[in-house]
Amino acid sequence: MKSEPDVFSFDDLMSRPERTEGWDGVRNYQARNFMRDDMRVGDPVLFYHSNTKPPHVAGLARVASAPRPDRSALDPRSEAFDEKATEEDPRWVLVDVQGIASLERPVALAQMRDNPRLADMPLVRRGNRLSIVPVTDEEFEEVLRMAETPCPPELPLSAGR
DNA sequence: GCCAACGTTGGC
DNA sequence: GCCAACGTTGGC
Repeated sequence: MKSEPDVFSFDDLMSRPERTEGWDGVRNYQARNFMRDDMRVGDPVLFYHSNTKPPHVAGLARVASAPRPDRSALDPRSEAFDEKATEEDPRWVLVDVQGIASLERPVALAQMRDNPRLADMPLVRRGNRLSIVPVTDEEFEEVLRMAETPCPPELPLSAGR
């Protein structure tokens, strides 16, 4: 899951109550559908910092709720306001994300591009703009290795997914 | 700052 | 339903 650290960083997540925040503001249907259809509580998450130098994976997190309506779509003062959203059909969803641990060594996008094991990751594909993209267990573990970070017990990789 | 890639909008 | 114009993302 991508976030611009100037807007909301991994450290920001870690300083939230229970290290948890609703992932609001997603306004792309494909990204929304990943949250709505493919995520389960407990799924491991790579927290990626975009639009920064260098872009990198900063930390580990987990999905902490089922998908639920993103009410920022209903708030005219929100940047993520959507005039087509209604109480009956808010159109957009979010999941809660809980921070687990920062990486021993953040993994830069360029490093991931250089790693043939990660060649199939949507994240490293050219022109990819989706703010939420899937990661396989194998890719997740490879990023952990590159980050010299052991897999935290909170992230049961072989269980779900 | 540039620009490639891609999504969305709206005229037809 | 097509597609040109436009806006946004985000790496470089």
